[in-house]
Amino acid sequence: MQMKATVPVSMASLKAACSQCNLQELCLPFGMSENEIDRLDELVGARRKIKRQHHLYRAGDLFEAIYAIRAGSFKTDVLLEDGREQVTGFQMTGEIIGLDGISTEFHTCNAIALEDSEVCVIPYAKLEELSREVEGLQHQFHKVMSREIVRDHGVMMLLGSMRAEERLAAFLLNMSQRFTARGFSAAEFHLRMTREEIGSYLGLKLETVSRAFSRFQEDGLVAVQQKHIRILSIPGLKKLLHHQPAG
Amino acid sequence: MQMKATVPVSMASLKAACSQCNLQELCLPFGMSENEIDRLDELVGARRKIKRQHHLYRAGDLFEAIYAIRAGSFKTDVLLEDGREQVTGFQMTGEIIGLDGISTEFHTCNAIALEDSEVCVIPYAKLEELSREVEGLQHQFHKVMSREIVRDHGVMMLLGSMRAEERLAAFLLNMSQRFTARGFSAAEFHLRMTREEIGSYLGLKLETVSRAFSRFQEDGLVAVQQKHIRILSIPGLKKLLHHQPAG
DNA sequence: TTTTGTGGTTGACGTGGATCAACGAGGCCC
DNA sequence: GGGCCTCGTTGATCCACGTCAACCACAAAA
Repeated sequence: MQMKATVPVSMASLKAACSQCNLQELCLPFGMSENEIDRLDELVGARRKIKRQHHLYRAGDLFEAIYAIRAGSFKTDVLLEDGREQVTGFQMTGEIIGLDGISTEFHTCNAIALEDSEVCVIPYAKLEELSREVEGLQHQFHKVMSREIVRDHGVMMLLGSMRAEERLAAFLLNMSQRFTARGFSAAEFHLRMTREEIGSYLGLKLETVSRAFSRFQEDGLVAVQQKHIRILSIPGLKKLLHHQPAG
Repeated sequence: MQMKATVPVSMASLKAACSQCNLQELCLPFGMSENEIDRLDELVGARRKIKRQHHLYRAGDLFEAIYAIRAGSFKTDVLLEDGREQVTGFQMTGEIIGLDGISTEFHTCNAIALEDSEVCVIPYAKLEELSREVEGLQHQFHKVMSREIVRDHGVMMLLGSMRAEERLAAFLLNMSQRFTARGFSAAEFHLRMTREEIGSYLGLKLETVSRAFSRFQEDGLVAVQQKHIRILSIPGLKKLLHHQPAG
């Protein structure tokens, strides 16, 4: 671990994250363009296929490499002592996974494929060298580091004050944004995770997630058919985010 | 900012924080002994007095120094765009304040004195040099850095699932622990913050905090008289923490 | 074909905590 | 002293979400 904590973080991005305080800011997509992925792939050349429901890595594994997702998607979770599973994030095609161990030698989460997937393996030892060659990679790091900062007690608590529909709206907008980053339509996509996984991620029960989806549908904000989502009104969803408690 | 992210963090402490997931772990006290403070004071010599309700620093201020609290106590908060104030932490005599900007050049919180206080000013430029001389200081850093790691999405969400009484119990135990670290009785102390500030910190309303105190009193766990707290049963409070949702 | 299992939707109900409101105690200033 | 302000306590009410349960769609297996 030779990284310095000297990553320049703009005050603007920090303030945006701190004051807006919605999930969207907390799950900054750190996606790479197809070109960047290909360039990485070319430089490294080591690929790995992971079948649906199989682990890419486990909590406690030594932190030796990061992975650029070439195809498929993953979830990261922690297993709690009482047996519950807490989903900590979703990673999509074109994004980088494995950075959760950025400050320690060991992974702190399990990473599990949501569908058959393929990653490009970037050994940690090669990272610094690669950072110089691949401009995008350095950029990803900045984003991830700045995400670290946002993880503040205050933000935690504000999350707690978000209603179910606010959380789901933030989640959908975040997903939409991340699909867009990959050149897909922002309006229509397939979720690869179950309602239960979304719920675990958002701190809600699966029924609550389902109901929120139904309400969005009633209100004409999205068209939902199981995992297939079509967003009908982005402004409508955004409006939900700024719904302030009376205070 | 020359710090490296190479701070050695024990897997044990990480696991403890991740799996136990209670507020106590999230607000690790990073207190120093009186000797350590005195030693620092001697080495640096710059003191500053802050009157009650006055700022030690504000969000956006350049991050130039950290402060060892010689007397008094502080809260740190962020002001949200809608005018609400979110308390992000409390700092007591013997603890270090100013590290919230550890990864950036600017403070991200306001620091406000809860009572007339005095701090020992440690310019950031002197920090590295001092770290070599004052063993305790390095130790504080490790703790603070490891606290950073705990700020994980998963932990956030778990916090959201804690009941009001769990949160308050965690808070009281944490306070007790921090008082003990300073040589005071763990069982009896004065809180310097209002119910509203506690509530903001814990993500609860002041009435809920008050009611939780009352219930603790009824149940013989603590004796409460306004800000004066006497803890009658530490095991009783701890039992509340492990209260699991049915799941 | 039936059976079994997984994932999604919807309804009924209970409850924790937010909200609104009243009231009491102590500190401060005129 | 009386008025004002802040802080704490307590009661009544409301509502969002968790919980329990029924039911459906779909897929894989027998």
